[in-house]
Amino acid sequence: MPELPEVEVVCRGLIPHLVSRTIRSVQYSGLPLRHPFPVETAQAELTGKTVTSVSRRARYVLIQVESHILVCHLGMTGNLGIFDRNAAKRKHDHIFFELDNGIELRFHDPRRFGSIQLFCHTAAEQLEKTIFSSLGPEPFDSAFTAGYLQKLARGKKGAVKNFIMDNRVVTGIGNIYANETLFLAGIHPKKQVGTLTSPQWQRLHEAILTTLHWAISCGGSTISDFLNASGEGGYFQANFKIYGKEGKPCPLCGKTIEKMVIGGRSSFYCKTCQK
DNA sequence: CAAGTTACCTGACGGC
DNA sequence: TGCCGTCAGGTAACTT
Repeated sequence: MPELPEVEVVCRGLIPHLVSRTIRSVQYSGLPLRHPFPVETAQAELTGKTVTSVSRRARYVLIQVESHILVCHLGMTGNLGIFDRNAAKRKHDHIFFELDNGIELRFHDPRRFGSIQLFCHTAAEQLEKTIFSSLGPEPFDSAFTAGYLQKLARGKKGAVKNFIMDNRVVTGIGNIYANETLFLAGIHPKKQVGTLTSPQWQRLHEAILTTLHWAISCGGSTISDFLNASGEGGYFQANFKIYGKEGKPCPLCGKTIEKMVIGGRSSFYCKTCQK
């Protein structure tokens, strides 16, 4: 479900509900997630503690609770939502953080590809050395430039689409936004990444920033199940130009949009507008 | 080392 | 009505 815009939207939505609130209790369904959730440690370390900040790194939501930090990943279908503590528990609700004002942060994830891990904030470097160690720059970081991409791509033979979806190259671009940015930049998704020209890297870099900012401002994309922290969908999907549009006319030239599988993922493109 | 494939899981959907 | 195959926004451990 969540690429960078969706995670950013969730994160911004959580801030006013969580920051400065104290955790009263922690509960866990016990069903396995992508990584084990250390429920007993969480209960011992977080109960009675106050949330100090909520932020995002790559596709992780980081909830800092005094000396500890919850590292949340939404996987494909994960959701971090704010509920009244008396609201009925739903199937696939897995982790519950009861707060001091009667509301509850709930982690809901049907496919259980997501996870919540707990780190000691005083060992923040441990976080950098483990789960963040292989992450490339954030798209909005000044280190992320067209030149950076071109240099990193030199000599590589894979498809440009796989390259920009690689978290070691740049974080947060998944299948939807890879499709959309390549269309906006006029670049074929299967083009060998080492062969892009400087102008193409400039266009692609700009397309990535434009698309991600626009999607965030639309509250993300809701295809089937993405919801923000307040349970509302996004509407960037109304602005999709290429993703999921197989058989429809290209919005630029009118030719039929095609679909192919690249790296196991559905890829949509206009063979006239993307070279 | 780079690039391609598979597994992890549930649910929705189309075809029969 | 239900059974089956296919597909879905991500990631990492495999294999080639």
